Amino acid sequence: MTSKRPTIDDVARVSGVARVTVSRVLNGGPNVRDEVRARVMQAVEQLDYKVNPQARSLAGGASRLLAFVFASDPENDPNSYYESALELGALRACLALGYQVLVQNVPDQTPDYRKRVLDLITTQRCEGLILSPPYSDDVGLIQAVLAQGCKVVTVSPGGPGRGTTDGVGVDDEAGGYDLTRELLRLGHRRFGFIAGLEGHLSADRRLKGFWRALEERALGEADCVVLRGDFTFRSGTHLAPQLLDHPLKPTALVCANDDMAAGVLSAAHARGLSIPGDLSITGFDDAPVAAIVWPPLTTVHQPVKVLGQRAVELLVSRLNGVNSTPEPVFQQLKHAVVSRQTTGPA
Amino acid sequence: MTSKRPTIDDVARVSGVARVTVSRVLNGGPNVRDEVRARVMQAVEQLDYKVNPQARSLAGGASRLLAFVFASDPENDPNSYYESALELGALRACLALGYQVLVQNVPDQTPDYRKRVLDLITTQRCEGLILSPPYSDDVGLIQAVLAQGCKVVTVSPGGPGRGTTDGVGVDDEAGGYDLTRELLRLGHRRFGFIAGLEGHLSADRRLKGFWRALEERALGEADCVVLRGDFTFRSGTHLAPQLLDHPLKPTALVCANDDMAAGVLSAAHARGLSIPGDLSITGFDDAPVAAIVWPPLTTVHQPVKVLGQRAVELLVSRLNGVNSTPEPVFQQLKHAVVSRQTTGPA
DNA sequence: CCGGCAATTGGAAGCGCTTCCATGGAAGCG
DNA sequence: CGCTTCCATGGAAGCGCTTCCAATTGCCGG
Repeated sequence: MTSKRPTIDDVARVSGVARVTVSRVLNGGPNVRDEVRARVMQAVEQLDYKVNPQARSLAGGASRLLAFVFASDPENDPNSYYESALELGALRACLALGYQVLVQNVPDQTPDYRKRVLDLITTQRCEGLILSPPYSDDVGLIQAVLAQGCKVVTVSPGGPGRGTTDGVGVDDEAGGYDLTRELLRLGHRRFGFIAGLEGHLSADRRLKGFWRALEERALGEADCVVLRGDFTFRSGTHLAPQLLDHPLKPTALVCANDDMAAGVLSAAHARGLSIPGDLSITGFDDAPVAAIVWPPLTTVHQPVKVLGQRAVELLVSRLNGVNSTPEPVFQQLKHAVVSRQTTGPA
Repeated sequence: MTSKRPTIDDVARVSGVARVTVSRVLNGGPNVRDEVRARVMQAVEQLDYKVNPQARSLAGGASRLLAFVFASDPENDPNSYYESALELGALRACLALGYQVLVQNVPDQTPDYRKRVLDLITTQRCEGLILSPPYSDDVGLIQAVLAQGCKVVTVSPGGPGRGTTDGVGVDDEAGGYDLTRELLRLGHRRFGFIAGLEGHLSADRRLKGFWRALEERALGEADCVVLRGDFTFRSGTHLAPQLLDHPLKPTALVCANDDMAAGVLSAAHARGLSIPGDLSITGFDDAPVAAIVWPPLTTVHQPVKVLGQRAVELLVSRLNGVNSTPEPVFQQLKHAVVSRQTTGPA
């Protein structure tokens, strides 16, 4: 079909040097005269030569392969905005850096989830993993991966993941705090909170920030009903009634992400409540859905795509030794409260 | 760090056979006694041996690598539901089939988009491509890829892409038709239609089906205003006013996908219109957003995740020779009108 | 009982690249 | 001026696997 692709030997022949010299040029090695370097590059150009990554990794022992691991339940909706955006950012950074990223869906309910992640290293020869929640706080998993000689960067680690390896994320605690302050300013004093899945520690930090804001106003557990959802729209609609019918009569419902907030909003509509007149609702993430629902959702923006990008950059800087600080690096990006129209005076 | 991984030679030594025999067992080759096969498998088990895919592809000339190409504008939102779901389906099928898939975002406005797709083949040694719209109808691109000896499967080709290579999709024309019939049944006679981006032929087929249903009732161009959007929520909100203020006074707005329909819905809310009392709105895809907006959106369901899965299966069956029919195969999956609450009597 | 054929197994040769080590010449030093 | 040192380059080995071909065995009909 295709005439065979040119190999490094073809380049060597055309440019009149040894194969090893071509390899040096290609890898930016030292000790090559400029004149020779130029000659090789010209041959590369002329032949439209591309290195064979398989051969390179066989010989060099470096696969230049990363894996992005996410946990959504495969039987449900496709990856959420959060994961899609993370992935897109990672993809883009990889393109720029000459790495490839394998996207892997490893449901965390599966009993052998750890094995499946480790298999990425043994089977696919990945050199680095990007772990999203809840894996970003699974210290046992992270250490097992590290022990295999594979680098790890976590996205939105909530606590223990933080000290174990490099990570990126926003200050979720501050995000929750800022948002709650806003609600308090509007006069709300009775709250409902829909937290995220067990084990998603970064989402729990949002709740922590919420509590902190409440305490500053001498409010506490008696002033808020807390429920746990699973980050989906459906869990928002399912949980909303329990909050709305609670004797506490909350005036504001705070959700750990936008999808659940959208679910709550939908349930509120179904009851004929006026938003934000009868009830204020907030989300977290600033996913597209936040702008899509009616009325548009007040939420906390986090730059998810950039998070994905930075994660890869961090990982690659470890792999090529640019970054070799002994202690884990955590890159914290800025969040911002986005006040839209689901929040109003109590 | 890690003790070196076992190689095929280790397995050969442990099981007391030659390396080539191990290779045969691993690849399900014929002519190996059951006793030997068992012995080898046991050694594999014992050593926790995994083939090195890089070495295999170097030696065997098969990379077992596919690429999923999508076109969303990288500066905008992350991949839409349509693309995420496609990808997830593809990912899952690959896992089952022992292939890997590289996800590639190639914006189609970029002048060198064709080169970037072809580079996937030369640089990454992909053996098969999954092309989503609008690439699925870019015959020039498809043929260029095919000419490189790389297989192609298209998702939702709208016309020309169909005869060129294998594909999967639903009957978009029938989907548009069925939906419109429903609207006609409800008494609507004046329509607005927001079509998709130029070049997305499968989306245009939805419009074609719409016209067909109209013609059956002796309605035609005079009874509908057609605008083109770009599949985003924003384009729905932007375009809605032109439709709502049009002298034709449409009673139903039909959109080529759910995101745009959500945009229209939001714009309608902003004007204080009651849905579906004052206006009916429909989408297409049955993305999660269709159930999230208020009121939930009437739309046409298509099994996007399954589409991605089938695409990979089709591709792999070509690659391993299971399918070798000379003419292109098109696998058509079923669509279904989902009547929710944005449609009512005119 | 023997040539012949199929079933099983192994030896050897690479796939395209990098890494290790050797070579030759230019430059630096006392 | 003879020595070491550094730079630029090449030769050779080998990464872990598959594929091609040769060798060995067992069993058939004649």
